[in-house]
Parts: sequence; structure tokens; C-alpha cells
Amino acid sequence: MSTEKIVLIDGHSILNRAFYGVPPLTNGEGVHTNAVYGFLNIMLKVLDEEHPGYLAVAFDLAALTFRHKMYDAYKGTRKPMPEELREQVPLIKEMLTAMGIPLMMLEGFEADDLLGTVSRQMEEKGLAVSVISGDRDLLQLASDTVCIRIPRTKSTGTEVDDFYAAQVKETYQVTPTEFIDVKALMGDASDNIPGVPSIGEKTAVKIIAQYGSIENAHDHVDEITPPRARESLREHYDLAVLSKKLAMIDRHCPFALDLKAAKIGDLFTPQAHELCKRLELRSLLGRFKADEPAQAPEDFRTVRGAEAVRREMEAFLGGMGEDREKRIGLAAALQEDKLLGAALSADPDSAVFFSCMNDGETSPGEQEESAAVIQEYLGRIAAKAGLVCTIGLKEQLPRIGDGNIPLEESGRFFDAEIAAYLLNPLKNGYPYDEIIKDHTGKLCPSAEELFGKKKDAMPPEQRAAATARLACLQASGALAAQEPMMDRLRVEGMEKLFLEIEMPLVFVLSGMQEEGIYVRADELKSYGESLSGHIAALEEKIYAQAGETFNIQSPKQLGVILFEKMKLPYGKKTKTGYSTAADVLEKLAPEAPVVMDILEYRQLTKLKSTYADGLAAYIGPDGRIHGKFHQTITATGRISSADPNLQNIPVRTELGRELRKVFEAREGYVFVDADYSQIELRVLAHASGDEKLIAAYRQAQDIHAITASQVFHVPLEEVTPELRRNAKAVNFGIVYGISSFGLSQGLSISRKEAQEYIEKYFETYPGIKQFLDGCVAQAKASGYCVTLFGRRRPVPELKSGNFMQRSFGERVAMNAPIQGTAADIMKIAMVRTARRLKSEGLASRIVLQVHDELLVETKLGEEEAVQRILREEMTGAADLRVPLEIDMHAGKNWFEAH
DNA sequence: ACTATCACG
DNA sequence: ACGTACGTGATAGTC
Repeated sequence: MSTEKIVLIDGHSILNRAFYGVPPLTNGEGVHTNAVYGFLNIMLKVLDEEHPGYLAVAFDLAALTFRHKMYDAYKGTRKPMPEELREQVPLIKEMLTAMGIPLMMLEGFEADDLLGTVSRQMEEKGLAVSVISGDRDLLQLASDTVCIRIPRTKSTGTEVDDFYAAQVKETYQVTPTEFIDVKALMGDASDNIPGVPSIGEKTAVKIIAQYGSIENAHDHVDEITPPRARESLREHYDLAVLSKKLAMIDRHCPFALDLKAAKIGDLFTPQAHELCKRLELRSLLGRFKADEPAQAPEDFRTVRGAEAVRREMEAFLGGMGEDREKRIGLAAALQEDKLLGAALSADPDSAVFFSCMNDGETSPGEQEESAAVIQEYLGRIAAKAGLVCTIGLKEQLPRIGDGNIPLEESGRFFDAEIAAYLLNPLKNGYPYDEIIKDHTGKLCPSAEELFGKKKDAMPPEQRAAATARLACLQASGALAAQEPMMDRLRVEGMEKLFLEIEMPLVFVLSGMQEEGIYVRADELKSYGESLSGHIAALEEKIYAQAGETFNIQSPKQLGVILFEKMKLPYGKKTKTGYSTAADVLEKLAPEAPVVMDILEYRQLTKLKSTYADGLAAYIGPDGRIHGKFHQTITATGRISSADPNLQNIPVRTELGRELRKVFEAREGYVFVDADYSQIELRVLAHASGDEKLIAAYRQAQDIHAITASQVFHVPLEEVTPELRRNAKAVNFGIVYGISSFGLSQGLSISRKEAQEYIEKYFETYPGIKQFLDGCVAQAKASGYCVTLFGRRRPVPELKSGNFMQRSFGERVAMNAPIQGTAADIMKIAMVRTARRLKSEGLASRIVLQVHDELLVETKLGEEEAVQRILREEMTGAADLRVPLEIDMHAGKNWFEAH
């Protein structure tokens, strides 16, 4: 039997390594977990490699240890730890404790000293020792039995460099003990070790390799070369001695490790399991023994061939019986728009996959036939079921039956993705396996695990099998998750929001995506071509003024030209260099005319690449763009638009606005465009109950002018454009979560002036201040803020010890209820408008939503009906203490209609 | 993959 | 003292 082994970990050092080596991760509550995750990975990797008998982790206990005090006296303190890392220190300690691993800490000593002391003690007991640290200072502890192991993060994973005494000598030409003196001579800024001036690593190694120690070198100081180093050592010998004290690890501190406690048992305890689940360290969960139905049971089978599909579909339909309450899981497997197959599940432990894909067994003709059969039966089954449970219904809806399931049927559908989003809108995505794990506790393989990294390289048979299994897992998982998720929605007051707003909206958005919007490809092309001409001319003009050619689109090169070559004063810096953002360049315009050309160049290239060329690439064979409307992206409840983004089509500049002419209603149709007038401020007026603001809205056309008049105590007729502009900016600021700094930026005024504006505003509308303070207080107390319709947004930043983050949390807590309520109202209006268009038998359809604006492609002859519906449903979507007003126009294209 | 910039509400 | 307005998505450049 080989020697027993103990692993000692330098806690802070490895946590630090992990923090910077692992991309940011948070759990659903916004708690950062990347360092904890990385730490555990490194630790488990080492344990798997070494199989030691013992394990302990050292931490610095207090900020001011003995050696800290010494260098604090010498100069300053260490850089503070980032907040995202600091908050993970207690977490890793909690995790280690849960795993039964002892923490070594001693008041007044650094982790280094404990590691030095314990490694010496263990070595003396005859144990082999591994010290895991990211810090090369510990190399002084290396011997023939003490190995210092330093993890390196490489692209392929983590690798560990091992240093016994021999490797230290080999790498640094000195013994571990001599390493202390090398370090003392050369100094270490990050450790606040001063070192001796003029002596760097090379010289330090040379001197110590020759004389063995600083003291001996000093005794022979006359012989030292080069002369600069000689004189410096002579003059700064005291500094060298101090540095050595700082660099030398104390191997005799009053600490003894209880070896029994350090004996490694089962690390994967129930407590550690709980913590892993709380932190959502999913890849670690697999290491725990199942204490629950860890892996979802899989009673799955696949049916292929049109004949078999028809037969088995009939059987499934029959199996549903006459139970009008029957709940089923459904998952249509899609590639782009094409149906690959569908899984149906009648109970949470089983599912059947109906295949119509290339699985190496089915002919193309049969695939097509099966697809039609599957789609038809999906419609019939969905129509018969009491409840259809899905994950990601919006994309599947067009493939269920004829794709025309009426909005009224939405009550019989449950989409777990939407539910998961409402329960926590902060997540980056809602992969099916996470939804199922979070709400049923069952573990499923992720889509990536099923398909591997390179899905396209998979052989058809394997790929078909993975597709079938995924669909079955989704169908059965959606069914299993439905009840617990509905329970949670109910408990959290979001049942109505889910059933009456979000689920119906799935149908509306699906319809909008299918409908698309017609775009004049020919006109878009000529628009782009005319831009190209102007861009080329501007480019020449800019090069001439700069005196050289360069890449104008490169902020880096542009910065060099403007701020180094032309010596213009730079306004602000980004973390990579000079800022060349538009607001900075605008301030330079009087001094250097070239920046105007640059700004224009930027505008034109943006229009060309993002819009002219970008949109053209999305025009489909039907001449229409079918963008996507995402319902589970934003933190506040808004919808987002992508592929392409149709919610940021230019409007603010003349040239950009021109582009809207290419969005045209189809033959025989016109657009009717309706947008809410200041919906967010109206929501604020209602929610705050501020009588003065409410009164202002009841009387008013121009709310910004009235605000100016009331805040600045000027008669309404005497409100100047500038005063109105200021009031408008303050109104914006209020909605964004006011701060004097933000307002000063928005208005280009001093922070003090901005602060005065804010104070005046709050004096004028005391109810607003009360409301906003209340939002923050409520969010601080409960951890989330709420809209008028019960939508929640967690605000974990409010708990942060970091000023910046906490201030952000406060602004979020003020903004989210306002933006979110406005989003709720628009969603209600959309659902009601879509319902009316159908119920009144109109051919007109909603095609776009831009947060406070709806665009309806309206059949000629239906204009009046559509305008009436839009007005009624948009203004009537919520009953507020102020009227909801809209502006509405009709036109052949979006430019004219807006 | 990340950063800077800019389009919209 | 800290150093930002809230919410999105697309593009080009850089590493």
C-alpha cells in the first residue's frame, strides 16, 4: 500500500481562479455561482486524480492578518474583491461544510501560513501532501513529499502543473527555500511585496542561485554584478529584509489539523445536494445518489409509416375515452417549419412518438404522407383533450391540425415555457430539461446531451432516435409539470395573468408570425443602392480630412485618428480605449467638421447593413418577412422581436423613416396603425394616484408642457420649447427610475441642476415620490416588484452590498412596475383586438407590435371596423384613473400610416 | 465570444 | 466615494 495522502486547498486562491476562469453564472435568484462551480470542478478533478485519504481547505479569516498589517503599514491595501466574487465566499464555505470538509481558519493568519504549517505537520507524520493553489508564492513549501499543484485554465479544460522541489529547481533554478529570497528581491506588486529597486526576476534568480540567500548575498555585496543591482541592494538592504519577512510563509503557526475530521467520507451528502439544487449547479447534481426519481422513467416508443401512424393515432384518440378533462402532453418536433414528428403522452411516465422524418427506414413519399396524417390527428386530439400541455407552443401551433385553432381554445392549452417565464422572467432561456427539473424534480438529458455538439454530423438513424426521445421527454415532461406549475402561478397571484393574457397571446403571436409582413424587395434594393453611393462619397471625404485611409467602422482606429493624430479632446473612455459614441462626437463637431461626416457615415452604414441588406435577407418566397415575436425574453413582460427585429425599424430621422415605405400592405389592403399616447406616464399617474398628475391628464393634450408649467411655476402659455424639453426629460427619467446623474446626462446639465429639477418635480407631484419609494420598499422587502396585473420581476440586485448594483436595483424597482403594466395593457389589447377581428368575421390581421403600437393589415372596406375595434380595445384594455388615448392613422405603407 | 455602437419603445 | 438613466436586437470589429 502506497503512502497515505492529504490534499490541502488554498481556498481564496482557487475560488479566485475559478471566478475569473468560468464565465458568469447565476441561479434563478440572480446569485452568482461561477466561482463556486469552478472551485468544485477543480476540487473534484483533483480528488478523482489522486484519491487522497484526507482533505482540508484553508481560508484567510480576517481582512487584517499579521502579514497584511505589515504591508498595510508599508503601503495601501489589496485591491477589493469584486462583489460577484465576495458573495460566493460564504457559499463555498457552506458547500464544503455540507460536504464534511474541514475549513482551516485562524484569526491573525493567512491561508498561506496555515497551508505552510499543516503541510509541514503532515509531512512530519509521513503523509504525502498536495497543496492546490493558484498562487506561486506557495512554491516555497515544495519538497520531495509536498507537491504544489497549480491549475491552469486552458481552452480544453483545466490542467494542473505539479511542483515538487525538483520541478521548482528545474523551473526557477533555485530551491524552494531560496525561492523566498528570489521573491523578496524582485518584489511582487500584487502581493504588495516591495522588493529591491532595479532588481527584476533575472537578476534575483542569478543572485540567489549564486549566494543562496539575501543575507549571504549582502555579506558578499561587493562581488555582485551588475553594478546597478549591487548599489541598490547595498542601499535598500532593509527593504530586502522586510520583503523577505513578507514573502516568507509562517510554517509554525499555532494550528493543528484534526486528521479525523479531514478524512474524506461521502462528499455528496443530502445537505450538499440541497445546496447544489439551490445554486442550480446542474452538472454536479448527477454526482449525487438518487434520493428521488432522479432520472425520468422512459416508457417511450416510436411509430413510423403512414399506415401505422394512422392506426396508432386512432388508438391514442380512443384511449382518451370520453373524459372531457383528459390532460395530454404534446410535442411537435420541428426543423425550421417542417414537421419531423410528434410525441403524445397520456401519462407523465410514457409517450409515443409518431415519426415522419428521414430515419433511414422511411421513404420521402411516406414521410410526407405521414406528416399530413400526424398533423391532422394532432388537431383532432388537441380538440378532444381537456388540456394540452406543451413546452414552446407558439412554434408548434401552426402544425396542430390546420393551424387555425381559434383563440377561444387557448384555455385548453398549457405552455410550460410561458409558465416558467412568469415564475422567473430573469432567466436567459427556458430549456425543457430545466423547466422539468425545476418543477418536477425529474432529471432529463438536455437537448445538447441528446444530440451532441455537432448535430448536423449525426447519422440519420441516431438523429431520428434522439429527436423521438426528446419529443417524448418534452410531451411527458410538460404533462408532469403542469400541475405544480399552475399551483405556483396560483400561489404567486399570476394565474389570471397566465390564463387570460399570456396563453391567449401565444395564439396571437403565432398568428402574427405566420402572417408576416409584405416588404417591397425592389424598393428596398434601390434604397440600399442609393445609400451605397452616399457612403462611398463620404468615405472619400473622411479620408481626405484625416489625411489617410483607415477603417472608419473600427472604434479603435477611429479613436487613434481623432484623439491621437488630430489631438481632439477625448470626452470619455471605454474599457478598451477612447469612446467614439455619437454623444461624444457631437460635442467635437464645432472643432472638427470631420466628425459630422463620420456621424453621417455611421448613420448610412447602419441603414445599409442592418436594414437595407439585413431585411432583404429575410424576405421569404411569399414576398413577406416572417419575423419572430418572443414572449419569454424580457425582464419586464414586454414582447421582443428578432430574426429580424421589426421593433427597431428607423423612424427618428428623415432618411431612416423613408425605409418604412417599403413595408406595404398587400394588394387590396391598407395599414391601420394605432399607438398609445404616453402609456407609461399614464400608468404612473394611475398607479401613484397622484391627484395633480391625474388632473393634468384629464384636462390635457400636452402633458410635457403642463408638467413644465406646474414644475417651473410658469403659466402654460409661457412654457418655452426648452422648458418643455426639460420637463419631458424629467418625465422620462421618472419612468426609468430617476437619478440626478442620469437626468444630467439626458439633458446635458450639471448634476446639481438635475437634482433641483427632481426635487421640484417631487414637490409638485408628491404622490409620485411616495409611489416610487413604495416600489423600492416593496421590492426590498419581498425581493420582487409587481405590475397592476400581477406580473412579477425579481430584483436580486437590491440585496447587493455593492452600491452600483443596489442603485441599479432601485431604478429597476421603480421602472419595472410601470413598463411592465404598460406591457400588460398592450397584451390585453392585442388579445382583445385579435378576438374581435375574428369574431366580426374580418379578414384584417395584426401584423406588428412595437411596444405601444399596433399595425393592422386591413382589408379595403374594413377600415372603419378595424379603427373602431382598435380604438375600443386599446383604450378599453384597462380601466385607469386617467384615460388611455391612442393616435391612429391609415395608409398604404407603414410610413404613411404612422 | 466579447465589445462598442446604434436602431427602436 | 461609488459612476448609470429602463427595456430590447443586429452588426462589425477585435481577440
